[in-house]
Amino acid sequence: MSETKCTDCGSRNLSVDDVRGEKVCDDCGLVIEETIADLGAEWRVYADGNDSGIRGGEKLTNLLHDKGLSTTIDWQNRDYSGKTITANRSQLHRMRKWQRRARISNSRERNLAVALAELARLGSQMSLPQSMVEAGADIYRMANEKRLCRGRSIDAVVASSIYIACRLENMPRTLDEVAKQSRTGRKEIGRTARMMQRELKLRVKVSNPIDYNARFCSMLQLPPDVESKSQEMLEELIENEHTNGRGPVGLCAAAIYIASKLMGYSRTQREVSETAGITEVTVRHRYKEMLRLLNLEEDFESLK
DNA sequence: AAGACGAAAGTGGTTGA
DNA sequence: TCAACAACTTTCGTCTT
Repeated sequence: MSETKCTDCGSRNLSVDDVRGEKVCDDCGLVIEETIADLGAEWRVYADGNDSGIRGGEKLTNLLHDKGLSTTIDWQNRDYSGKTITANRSQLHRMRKWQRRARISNSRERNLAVALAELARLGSQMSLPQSMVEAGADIYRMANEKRLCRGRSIDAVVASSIYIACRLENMPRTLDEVAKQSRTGRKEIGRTARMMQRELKLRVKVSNPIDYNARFCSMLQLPPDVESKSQEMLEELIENEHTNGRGPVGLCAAAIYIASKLMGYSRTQREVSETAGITEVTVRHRYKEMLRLLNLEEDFESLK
């Protein structure tokens, strides 16, 4: 496993790149070992500059309502070394009780605990990356701070947090996709999300149609050349500012519809509109318009 | 029969007076 | 705050392949 000589040129001048996790030969550049463990200290860098190399504890997470920082008192009456604690039982019982109360202390904390569970559920149902769920948790926390949950269902605020997080991270999901996994409806999520953006002063840009392209193409089982063709068309439209005021989902759907025909993997308006979560009528409007703007009418006609 | 088409009426959000 | 407006949806009858 751990070589001391380069297997190619035999040189003993090997060095380890901690960041990339590779052992590399200095003379010929051959990578001898990949994905080796980082043997350096586990640093947690503190804002006050205390990076003295203390081994870090558990990674901080936003997904537990106290960010995973609290301690629990175990039910077994033992101390850290396993010895039985001699203090009387009722005293321990009291300690546990207060510990619990301190942890989930007030209604807001309790609300957070429920919300984060729902957030995790939604995240996994939608198979979102962990980072996205964490981002959603951040947004939910901000909303909770500002008491925006008042008079709204937790589910709606959670779903909106996810929706906004996806947009901010440039991996937009449609309202329908979120609503499908949530217990609330599309309208409610849309309304709540808009309110949250306003109240939290989040600058959420109109999503870029291209961000939907890869996902829709794969949902429609279209090959890469259709995907790149569609992307190409979208880029040109954006370049010429023909996308202003148009729904990004509709634009993307239309581009895919055209690309699928041009490249010989024809999909129907129905199939495309369904995966994009819009109506056929909108696909029709957009794609007609798009053919005109890109001067593709003849190309498209000649397919028949 | 399936797919494409487009008219007409309705919805919800934005904008500007 | 309200009306005008643009995008989008729903519904439905018709045409094309």
